[in-house]
Amino acid sequence: MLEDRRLAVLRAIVDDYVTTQEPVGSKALVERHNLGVSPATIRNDMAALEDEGYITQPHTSAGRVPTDLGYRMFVDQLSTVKPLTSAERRAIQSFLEDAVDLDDVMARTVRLLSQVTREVALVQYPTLSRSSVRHVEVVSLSTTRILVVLIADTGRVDQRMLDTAAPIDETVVADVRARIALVIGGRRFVDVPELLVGFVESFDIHDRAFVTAVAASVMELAVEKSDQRVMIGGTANLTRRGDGLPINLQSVLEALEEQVVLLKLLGETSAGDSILVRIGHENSVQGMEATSVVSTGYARGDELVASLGVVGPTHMDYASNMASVHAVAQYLGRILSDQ
Amino acid sequence: MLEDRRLAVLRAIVDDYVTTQEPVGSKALVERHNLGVSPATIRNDMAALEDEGYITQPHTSAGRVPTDLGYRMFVDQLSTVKPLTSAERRAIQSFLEDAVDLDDVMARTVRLLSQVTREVALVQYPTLSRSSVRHVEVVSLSTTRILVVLIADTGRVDQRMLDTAAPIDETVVADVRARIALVIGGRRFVDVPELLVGFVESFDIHDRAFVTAVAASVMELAVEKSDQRVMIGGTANLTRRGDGLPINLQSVLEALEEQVVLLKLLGETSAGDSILVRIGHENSVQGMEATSVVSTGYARGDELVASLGVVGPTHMDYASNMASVHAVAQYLGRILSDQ
DNA sequence: GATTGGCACTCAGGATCCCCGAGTGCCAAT
DNA sequence: ATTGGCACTCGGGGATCCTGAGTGCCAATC
Repeated sequence: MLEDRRLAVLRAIVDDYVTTQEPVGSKALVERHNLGVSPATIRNDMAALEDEGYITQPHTSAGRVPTDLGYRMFVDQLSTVKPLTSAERRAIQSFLEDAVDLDDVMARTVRLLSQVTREVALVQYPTLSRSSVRHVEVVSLSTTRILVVLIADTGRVDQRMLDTAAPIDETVVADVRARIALVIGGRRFVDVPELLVGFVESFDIHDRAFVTAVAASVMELAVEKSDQRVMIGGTANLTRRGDGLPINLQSVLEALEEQVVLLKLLGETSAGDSILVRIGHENSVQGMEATSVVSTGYARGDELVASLGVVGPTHMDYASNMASVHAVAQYLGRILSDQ
Repeated sequence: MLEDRRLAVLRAIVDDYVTTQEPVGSKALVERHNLGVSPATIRNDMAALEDEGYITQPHTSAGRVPTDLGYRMFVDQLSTVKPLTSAERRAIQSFLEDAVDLDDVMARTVRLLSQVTREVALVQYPTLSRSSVRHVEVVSLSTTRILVVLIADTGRVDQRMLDTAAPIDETVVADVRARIALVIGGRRFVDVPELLVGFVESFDIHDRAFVTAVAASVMELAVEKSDQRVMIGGTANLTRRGDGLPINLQSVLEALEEQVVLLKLLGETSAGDSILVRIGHENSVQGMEATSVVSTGYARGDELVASLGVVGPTHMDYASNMASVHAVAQYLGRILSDQ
């Protein structure tokens, strides 16, 4: 009972602070939320909450502000993901449906997510590892420059250029193309390295240098590059907040330019319906101590293929951002899977 | 003679303002640059320059600040593009050389350009129109989902997904693939639409709906999408300036998220060695009245394929940015062409 | 005619000061 | 446990002042 009210107070503080962005005091709290007790009582609770580290005051004679720990508690209490309205659902669906290729799907998703949440949106490209090789192509751009293209059954296309020391004959290229297609066509990406064992040796000794290079490229495409790409959008939303906020714009923008950092932010693709929330210091990325990340995995069919999420200040609206991220992930999965 | 000094004064004002970001007064001018005259004389010149619209004062009792027109004059006077040091050249070359595919080349170029200039960098993907079809691929991802992939001899790869109403037989797909490759393989992109005339009719009536869709996709890839992509980087540089500057970060970031705007900013690929500079209002993009763009075209072999450039505040260092843009364009061209 | 020293004038921005009011902690009463 | 009362704190906004950089103009000089 007493504990219950404490939680209610914390929730109220987070609510108010998220909307007003200003430290919230005891009096304002009882006015805006009908807590049924007097400000003095609230003050006692607040003192307790502060002792426990959930809230803090910027200075004496100011209201309280949630700490990272406070947000964490708040988020953990958030059980029910509030569903979107049917209008929103329809908007999402129709917006994503018009995409013409995978790049377009990703671009639209990023845009959608950033517009809906008004935060910075991140969408990771579908991982190759769980999907299989739909097609592999080896073409020469010039006599010494070869392009290797891998097409996944997700519609993802990856390529890699390689320059050879000596000019390569077109017939050799055709030969390699045909034989490599035979070996890895239709196979799963994870199996590619294994399948290529002994592949090089099956060629004439003169061509081995070239074939080795091609095989290496294919392997890199299949393994290394497999989930390196993250699309980002809505960075302008970082400036939206009413000015004097703790976010260091420069450092955040810098961090967001690094693919590695983005991947780190999205974290491991979380399983099932669960939505990952990392608050402030919880994501240990340099320069992003004042930002939170809300992310989740999305599936193609019934296997998770990658993550997506949003990045914003710790005082974001967790409830609706979580709902939006969840919904977009679902619809993206549906778009990728259907037909 | 008198005119000469006026120009010198304007140049000096721009120089000082670019470095200090503060209105520059007559006294400071004679001290920092050896103009050989007294502050009073400079004041007369400044008054004249103000009459002519080249400079302005933020308020009485403040120094002068260049107007867009002033920058324009300054840039037009800038005849010699100062060459990079050999160390810089080597750095650029080796940095770009390690790229593994076209995406990587673009990404590295953007990163390089933004780091060198410390501005926001834009790099447009090589236009397809002037290059030719190296390879065309039609593969089915599922029975009703087809992927069309076009590979250009620049190494650029574009794809497009299409969903068909009815399931398509694999043999039909193979047939279309073979025949379309025959028709447009090795041909120039600009000629593709013409080459495809009558293509659909050569197929069995049952398959025409599908073939039409494929042909349409190919045409879109060859024509519409041809130069739609621009890579951007270094947005964090926008925040670098010493705080209270006239740039509206939000609107600039918003504008930079629109591909269309980016293309507009880069403008027509300018011919030859010329470097395009658009100052402030000269680029008529909403929200970017306080930014300038320095851009130029880059070539593959001897034909221009696209543009690249930087975006920054009007008080940027035009001289060195122009030099950097020029140099990077040259090296990018070289990387794309050689071998 | 161009240049220059002199001089009065302007005014943004920093420093200082003051005060208000939101907010707190504590205590005694209920 | 809750509440009303009360003294205390202190950030931030407003008003005021002042300084110094910078200007325009003019008369003197080259």
